[in-house]
Amino acid sequence: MMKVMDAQPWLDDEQQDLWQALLTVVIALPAALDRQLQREAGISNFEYGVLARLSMADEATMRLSDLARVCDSTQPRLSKVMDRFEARDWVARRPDPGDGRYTLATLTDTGRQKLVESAPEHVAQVKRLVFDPLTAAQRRHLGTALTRIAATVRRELEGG
Amino acid sequence: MMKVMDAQPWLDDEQQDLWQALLTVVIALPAALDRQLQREAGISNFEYGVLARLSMADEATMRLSDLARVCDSTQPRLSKVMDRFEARDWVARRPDPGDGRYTLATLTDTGRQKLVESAPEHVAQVKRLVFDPLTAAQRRHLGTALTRIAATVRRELEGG
DNA sequence: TGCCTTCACTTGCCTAGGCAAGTGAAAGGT
DNA sequence: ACCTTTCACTTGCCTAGGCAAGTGAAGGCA
Repeated sequence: MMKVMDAQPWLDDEQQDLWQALLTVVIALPAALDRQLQREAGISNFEYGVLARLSMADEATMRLSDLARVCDSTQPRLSKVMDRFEARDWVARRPDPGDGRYTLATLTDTGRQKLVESAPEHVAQVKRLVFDPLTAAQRRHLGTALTRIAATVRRELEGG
Repeated sequence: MMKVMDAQPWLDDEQQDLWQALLTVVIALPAALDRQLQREAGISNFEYGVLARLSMADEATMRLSDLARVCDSTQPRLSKVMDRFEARDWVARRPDPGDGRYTLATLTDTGRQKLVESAPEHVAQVKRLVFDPLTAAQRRHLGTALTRIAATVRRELEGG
């Protein structure tokens, strides 16, 4: 199958299949989600996630560094997303009164409205692409495995 | 008039957890792989995949359109990757003698050498982040679920 | 044969995002 | 009190990649 890998077989065939499927999912799934959201709502999958996370927070407000962490974002990336959001009046930024180094971001009513109106199509897409193809047992197993991998990857990015 | 939430119910708690884990994996895993490969080999995870796929092909040669499909790439994206690879003499492009519309890409010896020398670290990283956290049974289940999702996403991107 | 359509691929234009350097606020040491 | 260090965040510079338009080859049909 894979010539280089045959010469130095670090991954067996079963691992190869899993790896290929995972590669397709990490490359093609965001692309599919981005396309749908861009077309319907003019935002990316990542931006949707930021809006969703903020909307879940108490008072719809979070420190940027916390938001970056839960969104698996670097700080510069989130900073620029916030620039765009602020320009559209979807979020407001203000210094944390308790510690001037932090910045608090709050979802505005306009921002929440944007999220609510783009949610149905997006959630439907997620269900169609991720949940519908699986049985209930497969979903459970998938959740277990992905949670473990996610934790490992998070440690990697924070530590490295 | 039906309410939005009735038409498109939100995800339940179990689905939320799965979805969050998948989001983290889809966003953070490529980032972690890119960082390692960029640092060690000066290429991206996607570029590594292209080299690997080409190396597996018969005569290390493929039509660009076929290569794009198996790499889950758009044609412009692959076209630009090939520009970079050709500039470094990792691949050679030539028109398909059987049909002048196609372009054949062949991995050069230099290109294969680049792949072989960057493979060990990369594979080790993949094992560490994806395989090591899982039991054998979990790997099997993960492979099954991801394969189903991957097929669905592929259909989505080709059809839509 | 000539023309129109349909491919496969490339190019141009624009935005997103990574990294490294810069700014400004707090904490620690003396 | 001062200076240094360590934060949280932003800015600048550069490259990757998406989309839409452009190029050139092959097939279809008169």
